[in-house]
Amino acid sequence: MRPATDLRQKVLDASVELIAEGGLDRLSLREVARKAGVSHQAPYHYFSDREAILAAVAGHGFEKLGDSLERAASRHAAEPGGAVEAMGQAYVDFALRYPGYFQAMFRADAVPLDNHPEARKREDEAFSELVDRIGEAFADQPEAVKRQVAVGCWAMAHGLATLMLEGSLARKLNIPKGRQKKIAGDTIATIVRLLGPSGG
Amino acid sequence: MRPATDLRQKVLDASVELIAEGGLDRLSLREVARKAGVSHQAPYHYFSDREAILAAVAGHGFEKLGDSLERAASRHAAEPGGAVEAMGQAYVDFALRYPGYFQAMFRADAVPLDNHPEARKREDEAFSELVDRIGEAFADQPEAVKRQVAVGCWAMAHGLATLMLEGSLARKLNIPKGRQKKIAGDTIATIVRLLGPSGG
DNA sequence: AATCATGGCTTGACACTGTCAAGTCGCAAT
DNA sequence: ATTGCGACTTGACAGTGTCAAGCCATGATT
Repeated sequence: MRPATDLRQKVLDASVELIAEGGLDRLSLREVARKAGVSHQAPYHYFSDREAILAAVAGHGFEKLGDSLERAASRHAAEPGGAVEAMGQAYVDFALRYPGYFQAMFRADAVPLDNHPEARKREDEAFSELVDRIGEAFADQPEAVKRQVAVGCWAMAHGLATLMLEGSLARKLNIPKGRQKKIAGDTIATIVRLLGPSGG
Repeated sequence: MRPATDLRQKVLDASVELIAEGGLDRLSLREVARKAGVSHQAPYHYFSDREAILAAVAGHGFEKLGDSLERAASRHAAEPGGAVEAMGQAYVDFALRYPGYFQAMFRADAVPLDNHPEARKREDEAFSELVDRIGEAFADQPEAVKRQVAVGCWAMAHGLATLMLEGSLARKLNIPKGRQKKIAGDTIATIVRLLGPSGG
């Protein structure tokens, strides 16, 4: 990459790493700068403030999530409910693999995306991918039910992801964190089956 | 309340209020102290550090949530799935009504409850109330399915709550925030019905 | 060739934060 | 009368995000 945008990328990478390590709150501009080997004000040349960095991270995260969902869905479009299940798994996988991104994406208090339309757009795309595809899998249901099922599945995936990251799920079920992913997968599979999807 | 614990309570109240207003990050010990009309170090007499305050808030929140769930469940224990639906609604209502508590309860990075066993215990009680009761409503299912449905419903409620607080749900569905609660209720009702509970 | 502008940083300062350390003051018990 | 203690206060420190200004190599303009 050109030296002009070199530091910009370094800042973003360092940010994701720091968030993943210690949570969003521990992300300090100055530590990012230190990690990148520049002065504490250097990041300001590329980002107007701390919030702008987080918004960029969030936007990038939503893009990754959207891609992930899309790949998962198209890989399992054949079996009924296959896409729904695969997307749910992908959602949870994403959260576990990229906790730094996930936090930046879903902490409206720390990162008000209203001020960052590009990131907001990526969010919209990702969620549309998810919700619309779920709707397709329940094509034989009335419109209202279709939408409610879509929202319900989305919420379940999101809930699983956050409860896993937080640790509540493993604690309540009394399982090691390593097994969380499998449990989440089984849960999604069972629920989707019970909901009785008719299409991909 | 006795003057001895007067300030303690004031600190907790002010904290909840400040979190609800500006998010967890905006909660500053010094502002809490200012709001309570004492010096910036006074809160330290009752709480060892910022984290301890948040843990106390979280603990109190889990207690309130647990009570809320219990009341909801016992009020609708008659119809099949009634308790599950009512608890889901109660979960979402709680998040919307007490966003300050909710954030303190579910931000493990900012409030590691591992260091605060009392709050942790309240969390456990609240979730047990929820998960066990859901299990009862699907008593005719095999044990594994029962647990998965319980986890799935819990996750759905939690996901709905967080997505609503974050604003994502209203945005995606293109509805005003005021209608979120109703939409969430309908979603829960539909999903529970489709899951086909056999008991309360 | 000399001047200027600009991009990409650095240095310095400010108010604010959480927290350690020490001090103050009123009151109850000895 | 003195001690001890609970309930605070005052002061200081390092760390933070951000405003303001300065530096300096490169390239364009005059």
